[in-house]
Amino acid sequence: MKINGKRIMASNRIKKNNDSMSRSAMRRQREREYRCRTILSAAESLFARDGYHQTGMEKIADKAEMSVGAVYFYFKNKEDLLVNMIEDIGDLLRRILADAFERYGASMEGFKQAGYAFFDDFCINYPEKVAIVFRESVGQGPEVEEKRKEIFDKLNRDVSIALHRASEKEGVDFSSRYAAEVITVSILGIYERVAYHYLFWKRDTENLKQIGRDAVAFILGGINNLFGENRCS
Amino acid sequence: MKINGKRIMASNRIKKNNDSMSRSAMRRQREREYRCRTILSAAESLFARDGYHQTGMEKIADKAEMSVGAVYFYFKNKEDLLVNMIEDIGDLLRRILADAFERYGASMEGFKQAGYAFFDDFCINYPEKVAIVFRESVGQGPEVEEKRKEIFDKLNRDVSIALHRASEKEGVDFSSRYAAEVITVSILGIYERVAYHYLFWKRDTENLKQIGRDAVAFILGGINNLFGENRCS
Amino acid sequence: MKINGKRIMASNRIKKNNDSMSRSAMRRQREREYRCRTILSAAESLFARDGYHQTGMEKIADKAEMSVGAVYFYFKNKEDLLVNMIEDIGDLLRRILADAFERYGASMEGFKQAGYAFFDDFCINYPEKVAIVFRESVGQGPEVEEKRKEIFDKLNRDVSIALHRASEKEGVDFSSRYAAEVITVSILGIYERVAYHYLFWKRDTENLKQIGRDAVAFILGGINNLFGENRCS
Amino acid sequence: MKINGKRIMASNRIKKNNDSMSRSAMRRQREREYRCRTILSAAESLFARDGYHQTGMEKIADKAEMSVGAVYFYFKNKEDLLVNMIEDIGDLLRRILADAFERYGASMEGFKQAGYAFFDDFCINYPEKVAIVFRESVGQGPEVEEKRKEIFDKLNRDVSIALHRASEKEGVDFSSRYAAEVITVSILGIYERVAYHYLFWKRDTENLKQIGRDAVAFILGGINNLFGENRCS
DNA sequence: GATGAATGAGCGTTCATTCAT
DNA sequence: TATGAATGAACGCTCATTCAT
Repeated sequence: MKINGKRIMASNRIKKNNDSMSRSAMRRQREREYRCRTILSAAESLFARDGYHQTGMEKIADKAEMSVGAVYFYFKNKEDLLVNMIEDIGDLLRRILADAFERYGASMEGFKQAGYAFFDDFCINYPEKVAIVFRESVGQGPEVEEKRKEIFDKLNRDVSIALHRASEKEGVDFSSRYAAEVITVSILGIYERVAYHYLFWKRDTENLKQIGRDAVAFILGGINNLFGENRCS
Repeated sequence: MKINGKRIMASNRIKKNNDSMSRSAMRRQREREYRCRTILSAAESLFARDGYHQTGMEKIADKAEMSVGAVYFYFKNKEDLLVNMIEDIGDLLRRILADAFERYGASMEGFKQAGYAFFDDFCINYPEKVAIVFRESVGQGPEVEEKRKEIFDKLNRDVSIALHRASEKEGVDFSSRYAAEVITVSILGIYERVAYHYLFWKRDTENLKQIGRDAVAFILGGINNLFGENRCS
Repeated sequence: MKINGKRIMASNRIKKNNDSMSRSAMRRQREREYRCRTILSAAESLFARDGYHQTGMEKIADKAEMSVGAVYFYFKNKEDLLVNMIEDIGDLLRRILADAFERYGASMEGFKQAGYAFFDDFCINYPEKVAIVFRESVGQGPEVEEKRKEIFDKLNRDVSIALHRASEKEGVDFSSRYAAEVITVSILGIYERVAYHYLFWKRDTENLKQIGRDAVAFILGGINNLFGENRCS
Repeated sequence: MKINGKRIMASNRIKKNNDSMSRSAMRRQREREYRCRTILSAAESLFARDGYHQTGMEKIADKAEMSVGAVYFYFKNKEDLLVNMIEDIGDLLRRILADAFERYGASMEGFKQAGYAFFDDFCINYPEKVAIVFRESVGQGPEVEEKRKEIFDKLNRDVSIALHRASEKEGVDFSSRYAAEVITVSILGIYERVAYHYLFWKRDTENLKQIGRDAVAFILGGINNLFGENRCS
């Protein structure tokens, strides 16, 4: 996202200290953020519905009730829209997972709850965001792929840390050199594909809650198995 | 794929009975198949390297050492290229998995071996095909998505059947109404994301074998867990 | 200019040997050249009339009775159109000047005749080409400037050689280290500005012949003066 | 240039009589002029470096440390910027030439000195201004072309008058009906192209002084020749 | 069957200009 | 006066697809 010709990160949109700027500057700041969000929101729903390539910049501007130029004032190009979008979605998802995890004392139970939160909170409330991160942003040029990798890396790290914190309480650690990372990647893989499968292919939102329970049970089993292997050796 | 103006399925390319056609008809048939494969192969490596949208039909024709018109003679449009491609890849993958499974008497061991085969045979030997099914064909319009769904459905069914055959020998079945399908989807999700992560993001082909072992161990653990839940109830 | 995706020089358009290609290949070749010329001709008159920046590619395609895509098939972009145009014009001008010069035995008289030819043949018959080289191609990005420099360098070299050949007959040479080049550059500067002034600003085509005579007289005087300085030392 | 919504000529910027305005009005007047000059100066260096079309209004405002709106307050549009710029440059050049000419008693020697001044003072000290008048303002729409014509007309007139005044002392005049104007145009053509050639193409600033001497020698020779023709007839 | 030149709708992007604050 | 966010028409260019030869 560009502000005054310079690109700033999505997180920078939140003003640092509000006492260092005048009343009008603050209002302008607020309006800028509002318009950014409006554009991203318009783009998000269009990308999710019609696909990234099928959505023209004019359509986005129309939906956001702005001119094309305005969109380009806030984002340097179409790809930038997608990059910012998945960055925001990544942050949201991490927050949802972290909240659920912490709420249960960073335990194995918290880990389970985070899994439930993915399906119950994230997927059910934001199916469009699911479409963006898991469908529309796939295979879209280096910039987007780079950001995707970044997001997934962060998620992996989060999961990994959570797993360690939770497992420490159980007094176990991981056997294989790769086990921890593989678990982490596998878990996200399960979340991704299960969400994709039931949201986009079966369009079965009703049972997603139960499906999520099963998926999480599967995951916990897998983890235990690797723990078990460790314990036996 | 079109032959004589009519679209035929990839599997139809193989002639039914060779005694019903003349010597020259057979030669023509052989040449047709050869050109088809040449085109798909050219497109596959270009899609994998440069991306589906970054690859023009002219580039494909160039690489296949044909004219653009020739490509359109064999495939009705660019999307059709992708559809046929992922169909072939789907078939190949199913064959690889089935072979490994059957070789060990359709048992839980066979199930494990099929997992190993995914990483050792499929991913390592055909990284470009991995790029096509798991990256380039994602989010590309209804026709492709339809075919993707079809492929994944078949794979899910294969895995499901295998799982049942293998588990029958162990004398267990699945508790939850969704458990079986969720396992199936989860397994493929793990395969997909683990392959993607280590092939495209970490570019760690060397340790893929060990990674595959871990992933499969994780999967078996997950399965056992759901079995266990079942047994307990 | 591009043929078969590869850029070829304008001079390459002329087929090297006509016995190495089939009847139909020759016809295609002829048609290609014809379309190239049609496009350049359309673009030339539009650039000359409306200006390079005021002329869109669609207008050019319209005037050439082709689609925009066709124009882009023959020329890689708008700038390429201008580059090829001024290259052709440069060649034409050199031919006109050389013909006039040689016709009079490469003497001082031939030199004078070349000057007359610039005004009588080039300016009067091709005022649009004058507009292109001396007006529309000025200040238009590095590629065009590069080609302009190339053309003027060639013209300078031609004039220089002509001057030497003619002056050898008179038994003189140039005094200052820079004199020869300065003369050369000055002569072209005179031709350029005089043509520009009377063609575009005074729109006085009628008296251009007499004007040319005066300009050439001025040039010859300048040359003699530098010669004279030489002789005196 | 606009002041209070009305466009005034660059020369009008200089206040007529300072006793007719208050202290604060004078300060405002001074600031206005300062900002005008700042903008023109910023635009000049950007046009010269990046080209007229490659330079956006925002860049100019940035360089002048103002807002885009401020630029539009002082100049009615981008073209107006260029028009004022070349007008100022034209005035400067005329002043430089006139000063040199007068300093030597409006003689043939003064004429020569004016030529030297063009290269030594104008070209060497203001290469950016050379780029503007001789490169960036060429072929840029009717308003600019009109002003260019106006400037060159004035210069031609100056040269013409100077030539007459100088030649009267030598007791000669011009033969052909067009001779005087042709000489005038030719001289400026030589100055223009020689400056362009060595400043932008050969980037040879070091020898520009000597080059100027040669160019002027060439010019004087040309003049003498036309004089001579006159004398003989 | 094979060719490759031709099509043209559609796209992403720019940028001079305006105007509410 | 000064600001800078907003406008939107216009542009250059791409590329999947067609079709005469």
